[in-house]
Amino acid sequence: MNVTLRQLKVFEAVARHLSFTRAAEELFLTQPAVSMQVKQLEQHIELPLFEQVGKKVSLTEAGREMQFYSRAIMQLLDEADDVLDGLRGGERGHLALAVPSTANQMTMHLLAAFRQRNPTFTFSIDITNREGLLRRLDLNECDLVIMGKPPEDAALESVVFMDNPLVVIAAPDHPLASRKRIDPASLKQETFVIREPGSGTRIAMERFFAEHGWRPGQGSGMEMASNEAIKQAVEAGLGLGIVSRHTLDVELAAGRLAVLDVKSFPILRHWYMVQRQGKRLSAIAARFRDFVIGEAAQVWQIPGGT
Amino acid sequence: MNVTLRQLKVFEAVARHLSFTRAAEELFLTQPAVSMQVKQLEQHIELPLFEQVGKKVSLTEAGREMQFYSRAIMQLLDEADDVLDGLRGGERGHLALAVPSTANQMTMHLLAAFRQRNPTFTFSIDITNREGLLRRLDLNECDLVIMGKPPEDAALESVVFMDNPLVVIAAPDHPLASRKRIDPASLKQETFVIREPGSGTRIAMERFFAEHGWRPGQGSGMEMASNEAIKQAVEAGLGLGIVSRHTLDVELAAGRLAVLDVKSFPILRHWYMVQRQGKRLSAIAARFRDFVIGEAAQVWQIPGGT
DNA sequence: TATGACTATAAGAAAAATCTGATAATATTC
DNA sequence: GAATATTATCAGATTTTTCTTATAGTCATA
Repeated sequence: MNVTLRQLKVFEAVARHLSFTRAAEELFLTQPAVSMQVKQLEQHIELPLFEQVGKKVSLTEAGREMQFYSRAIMQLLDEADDVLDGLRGGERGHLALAVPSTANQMTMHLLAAFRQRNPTFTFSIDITNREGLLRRLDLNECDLVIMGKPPEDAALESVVFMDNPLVVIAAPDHPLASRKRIDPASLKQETFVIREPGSGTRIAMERFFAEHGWRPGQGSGMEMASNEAIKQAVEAGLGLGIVSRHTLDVELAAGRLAVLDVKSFPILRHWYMVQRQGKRLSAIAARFRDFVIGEAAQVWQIPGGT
Repeated sequence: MNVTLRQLKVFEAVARHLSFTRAAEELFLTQPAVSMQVKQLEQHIELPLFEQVGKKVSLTEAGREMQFYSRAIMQLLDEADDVLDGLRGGERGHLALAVPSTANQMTMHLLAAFRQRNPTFTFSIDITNREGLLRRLDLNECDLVIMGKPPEDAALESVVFMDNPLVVIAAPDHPLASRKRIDPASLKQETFVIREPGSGTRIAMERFFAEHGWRPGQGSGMEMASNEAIKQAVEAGLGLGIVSRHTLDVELAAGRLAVLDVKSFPILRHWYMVQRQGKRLSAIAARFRDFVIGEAAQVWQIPGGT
């Protein structure tokens, strides 16, 4: 079938008016132009579409079928246009995010706030660790990623949008919990529950302790693949932990964990909004990015602060 | 939207292959011609359709939407073509059937008889299990489906056109083969070779035995994905089987299988002619449907009967 | 870094689609 | 039968579409 959309459009007008002349008027064409389009359509499908009874035009069986399909197709085109309109303007569309579990809670708040202004967009969130995030970016499997400072060598664009303080936590009944201004050196004796290699928190922690000349957790064997697991281990008294202050709201309020007052803590890190270099963001993704960069601080008050 | 069908067609090929070069090969075009069509489409809708990540091409969100609509439109055009085919030649046209393997033989006989009256039509048959049939219907990938009772909740139109008796089979030298009026309860001891979950025969069998308060084959571990496999397993003496009587002609004639005379067997099920609700059948499909509903019983004498 | 695989772009030729104006044909209506 | 309204047909001009060839750019990898 080598029909043209033009042919269908003109045919549909004729079928609706049951008049070539009316159709021509509607389409701002001369009548022969309309006749021609219909004739071509008839030649393509090898069937007559109209019958003439005296002065009146009526549809043949084939014409009625064709009318049905013409309308269905034009309806689809209209619908497509609507959907694309939405995508263009950024009211609609899908946002594919990837975030580390540590940033989960914050991200949810950001999304909730963003949703109030853009109620119709949809999103998917991939929660994984730092390694996973970098792979997603590399494979172009998501629009935007929230993470700690991205590696310099990767082809990425990134912007800081919020502080991310790391603190030392302990069970509330831990001897150090009541001490003030603890010297970092005195943590050397303590056991640490740590994140798996590849996690951003783990990397930051190692860097910090390397600066103080020792390696915590080495040999403790207590590696956990999630932030929640760390907190539960610490709560159970298995040792100390280092986590983002952002993830502690509930536990602190419930008195199930304590933040230690260690000197030169919190380690101040930052959250970055990251995308592939040269990535063409969809309208909705660009909007979310700008929203977060511009207004994240208002939306999500860093709980507790320093 | 001033898109062209040509643009949609070319775009769809690229989206399918995720490669401009492959699409060009498929369409017997040079690669620049393909690039150009896609570019024009992108200009019309004012949105990028593809993204390039290194050497690889992937769809943007807009691309995915467009793919959906392109396919929908082309499907409509194909359907229109089918319908018009019917009006044109009367007997020309293509019939796309899907049947379960169990109904294969019967279907072939029906098609052969139908062909005598409509010698010029062409057909394709997809043989799959019940699940597959329902998916075909859902995706509108075929005109008509022959199957057991379709689920009530699906948007389908169906008509019974023939009985489908299920019988218990055994190897001819099986102790039960010579017994008369076997009590169903005594089958409890027997091992059954059964169809995979998702098969209509399996479902019917489970329902029947559930009514008798037990579950055959549980633990036998002998699940087969085809009717032929069942028959061969039974013939080899691996156990009893339950199959449609329609599929047993050859084996019974050759004395390689025996139908057991179990009380309240055969389980009487039915074959249905099924189509999507609201599906516009091509002339040839409508004719085949009416032919089967009206005259199937004469054409295909249920072999053996009860 | 050279090569191969892939896509983008540009220029020009060929094909087709589209439209108009003039005119013919047909059927109603007065 | 004349006037009117409507569609069909034709020739020719214009525009648009479509495609190819040639060439350049980009990335991955050997």
